[in-house]
Amino acid sequence: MSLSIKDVAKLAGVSVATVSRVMNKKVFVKEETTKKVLDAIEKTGYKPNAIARSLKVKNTKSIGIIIPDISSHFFPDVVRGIEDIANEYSYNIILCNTDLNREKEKEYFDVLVEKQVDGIVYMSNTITDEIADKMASVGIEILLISTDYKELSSITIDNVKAAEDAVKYIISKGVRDIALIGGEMTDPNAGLPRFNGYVKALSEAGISINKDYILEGNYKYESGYEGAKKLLSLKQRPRAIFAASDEMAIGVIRAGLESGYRIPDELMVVGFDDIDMSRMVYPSLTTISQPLYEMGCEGMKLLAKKLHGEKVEQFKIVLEHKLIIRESC
Amino acid sequence: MSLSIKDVAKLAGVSVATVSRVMNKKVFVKEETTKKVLDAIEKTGYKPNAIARSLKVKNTKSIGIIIPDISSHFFPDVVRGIEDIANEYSYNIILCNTDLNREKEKEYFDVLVEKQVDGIVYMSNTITDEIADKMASVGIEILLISTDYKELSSITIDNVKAAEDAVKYIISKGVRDIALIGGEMTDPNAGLPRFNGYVKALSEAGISINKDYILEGNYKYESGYEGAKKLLSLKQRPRAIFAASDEMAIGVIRAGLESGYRIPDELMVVGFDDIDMSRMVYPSLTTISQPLYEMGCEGMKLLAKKLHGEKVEQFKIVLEHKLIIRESC
DNA sequence: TTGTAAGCGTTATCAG
DNA sequence: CTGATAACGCTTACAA
Repeated sequence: MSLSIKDVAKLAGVSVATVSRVMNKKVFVKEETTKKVLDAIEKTGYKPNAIARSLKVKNTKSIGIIIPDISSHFFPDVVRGIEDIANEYSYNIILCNTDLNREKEKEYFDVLVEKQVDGIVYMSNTITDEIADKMASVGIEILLISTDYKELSSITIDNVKAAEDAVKYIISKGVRDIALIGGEMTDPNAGLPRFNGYVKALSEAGISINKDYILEGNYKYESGYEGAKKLLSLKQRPRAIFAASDEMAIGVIRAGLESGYRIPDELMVVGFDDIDMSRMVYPSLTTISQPLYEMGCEGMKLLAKKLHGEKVEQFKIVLEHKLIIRESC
Repeated sequence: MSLSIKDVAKLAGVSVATVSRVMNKKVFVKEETTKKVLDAIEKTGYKPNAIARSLKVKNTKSIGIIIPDISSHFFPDVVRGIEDIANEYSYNIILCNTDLNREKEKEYFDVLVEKQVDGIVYMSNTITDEIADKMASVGIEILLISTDYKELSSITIDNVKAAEDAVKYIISKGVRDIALIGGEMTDPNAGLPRFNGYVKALSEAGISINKDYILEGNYKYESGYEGAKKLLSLKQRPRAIFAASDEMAIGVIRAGLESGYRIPDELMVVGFDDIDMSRMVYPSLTTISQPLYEMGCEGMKLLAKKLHGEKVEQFKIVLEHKLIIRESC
């Protein structure tokens, strides 16, 4: 069936060492010999066995990606960014979906270690000490995206500032009754900081916080829809709603439209993420753009550098967010 | 650094063979010995090297997925389906994005072969004889999703029937001026059959084909939007538009709304795919549901079975589509 | 029930 | 410049 370096060596009339040498072109081989070998490879259609190679050289040119769920709107773009750069550096990616399940996470982590991946990109749960220890104990390079932990490399955005920017923009439109449909307060990566940014913007504008205007969602469409229904039925309804995710914001838009409000004239809505969908809905969504693709790229670049033993000055990178003004506010 | 089976053997006071045996539990090992070994593993935190194992047993428990682009709305769900089942069978997935680029496709294919994946799920370009030969020449199991080729295993839906169902539904609403924004006619997987289904439904209803009502798109939002603008400016505009993808249909909705048409009262629109977004837009999209997740699952199940040497009676599976009636028609 | 040893397909060291 | 050959870490006859 599949043939090995031996077969090529035999056909070319040289030793296996020589075949290996021409393939890896680190050592000089006489032109004539090279040609013989190349011919033999061509003729046989030989493909080197990367597994055997990995066993010897102790790297696999594979990196693992641990995410909650590739079907969530957030991840495909960043995975794509990772993959593009990984490909440039000749790495392949092994994709793992954890559903935020600690058990699955641990299992995948173990498998990745056993499969000897060169590095892991992690953007699942928030990191616990236990996980961190585990990561440290195996000698694998780790990169965090959208989360952070002590001395580990990470790519993030400034969520406080981003939320603040969003709310300040709304305020600049002359609106003061601004509600928030946030993430879970127990989520230190996005839920909490975005809430803080909201509070900060309001405070700085001298607007007092209205408890009734603050709801907790789970980033999903439905929770935005439900939240907005609730908000809109308040005696004193908000004139603008800031949602901590685009999906929720799109739920808000529907709730508003269903209730007969014109957007943005009677109800402004601002989202967060700038997922693909946000430019397609009608009215299109004003939102905070997280540079998803770029986060993947920068993350993988950083990882690749560390893998190649390059000194990296900055191993905690905070990328710029951007306010994208569309029709909804 | 990372320790090997030898270290465990030494600590447990047994041979490496014994350690291997307790780990793979295919051969019986005395309970007492087993315990010693397990203790040693526990104590050292030993993790077997899957690469070394693979080299010996000649399988990697990895399968490659070749797709155009994980950021396209179509793929995350099916990839998720594949991964879920793969995980059940203890496979990991290596994700490859080709952008429909033949060159990249070939490169990835080679790498996957070199990395000795046990199987490949392919849903990129349409298969050419050249690719098919390549696939056949290496001994790797191939599974096609959303495309088909001779004797290769495949998971598809009946695109002709699906498009026909969509258009018949529109007709059943009493509308006869139905336009199509289709895929490329050169795309035998989706573009052509959906066009055929459209024609078939019209013909069977005795409606004559109006050339002006047939446009070619590229499945993307923009091409739906542009197409609809064109259609809507016809002297005799269509009363319904069937788009061969949800993204295009969502573009159609915006174009319609922008032009002041009420949907569905003045303009009906039906999409294709039932991507996540289609239930979130307003008005929500009536569409043909492709069982994306299920396609991934069924595909991976089929692949796993073949990999395990099980006889599979059916290696060309056609999954059921479904008309999902929402607000747009 | 367990140990010895021969590979799996490469790379890398060491001679020549 | 090239050929032998010893690893890499594991599994699996074959013996014991």
